[in-house]
Amino acid sequence: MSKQHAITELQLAILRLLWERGEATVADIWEALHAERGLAQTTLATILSRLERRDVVTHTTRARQFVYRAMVTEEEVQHSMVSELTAHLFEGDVPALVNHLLTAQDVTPGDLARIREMLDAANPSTEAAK
Amino acid sequence: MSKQHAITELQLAILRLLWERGEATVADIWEALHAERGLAQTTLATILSRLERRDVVTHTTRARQFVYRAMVTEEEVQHSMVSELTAHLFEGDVPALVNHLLTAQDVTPGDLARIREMLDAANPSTEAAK
DNA sequence: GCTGTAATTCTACACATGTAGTACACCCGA
DNA sequence: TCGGGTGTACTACATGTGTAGAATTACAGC
Repeated sequence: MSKQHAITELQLAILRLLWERGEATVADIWEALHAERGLAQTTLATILSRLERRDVVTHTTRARQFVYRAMVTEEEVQHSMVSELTAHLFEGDVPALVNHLLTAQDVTPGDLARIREMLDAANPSTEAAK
Repeated sequence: MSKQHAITELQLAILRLLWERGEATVADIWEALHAERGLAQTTLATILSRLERRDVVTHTTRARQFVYRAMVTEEEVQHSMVSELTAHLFEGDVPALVNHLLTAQDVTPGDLARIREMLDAANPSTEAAK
């Protein structure tokens, strides 16, 4: 069911690192984030242990350090967050979201072409249906 | 600049009512939401006044009651929330989000057709570029 | 065996949110 | 004029998050 929502921006930044690297220590994460955000290592350690309490990450101990790993995949998080957004902000209307993306967002022609390819790949049958 | 983000689900539900109706009293909102959520009127009043503090809504007084109106449009909120999601979850890659929507979400063939139309409308020049 | 060092854990605080009871203000009718 | 309603404001509390210092623990080297 995966009921661990509401992943915040900071938590997401940490998760992204874990997804990219497979695993990371608090020191690793601090290394990667402190230039941008200037957080103390203990701050990150706190966040990580709270995420662990929620089963979003786990850790093993190696050489006296905690090595964290994500327990949720990027796809799972994307899915749950996008679903939530679609449901709450667009009443579940996916095309409305896409429309919003195509018009209000900064989409380059290249993006449009890529999206078109995806569409064709997703459902070739409607390709020439116009 | 509009930096009042992080609009939560409850707040959004209230805003949706305001967007739909143009204006509403606490009683109106309670009427609409209490069956689903069972919230006290004072709860809603609290939320509304907090939203007002953040300039998300305003009110005028009419017949002894506060009549609330949204100060932000649905489009503004959609835009800021979608942008944020795109930035944090997809590193700003709009096509990646669209791809996610097309594959992981429940998209009907009808949705796909609608999306295709939007695409054509958004940028007819690439229409036959394949 | 001690001790220094590096890591984690504990504790703490401010702020936002959801939640709602209680207090207060004020208009209308008797 | 004196309630009684009705609606808002105030107060309160639990929980989650960001933030980080202080305390603790435990290995490693001497």
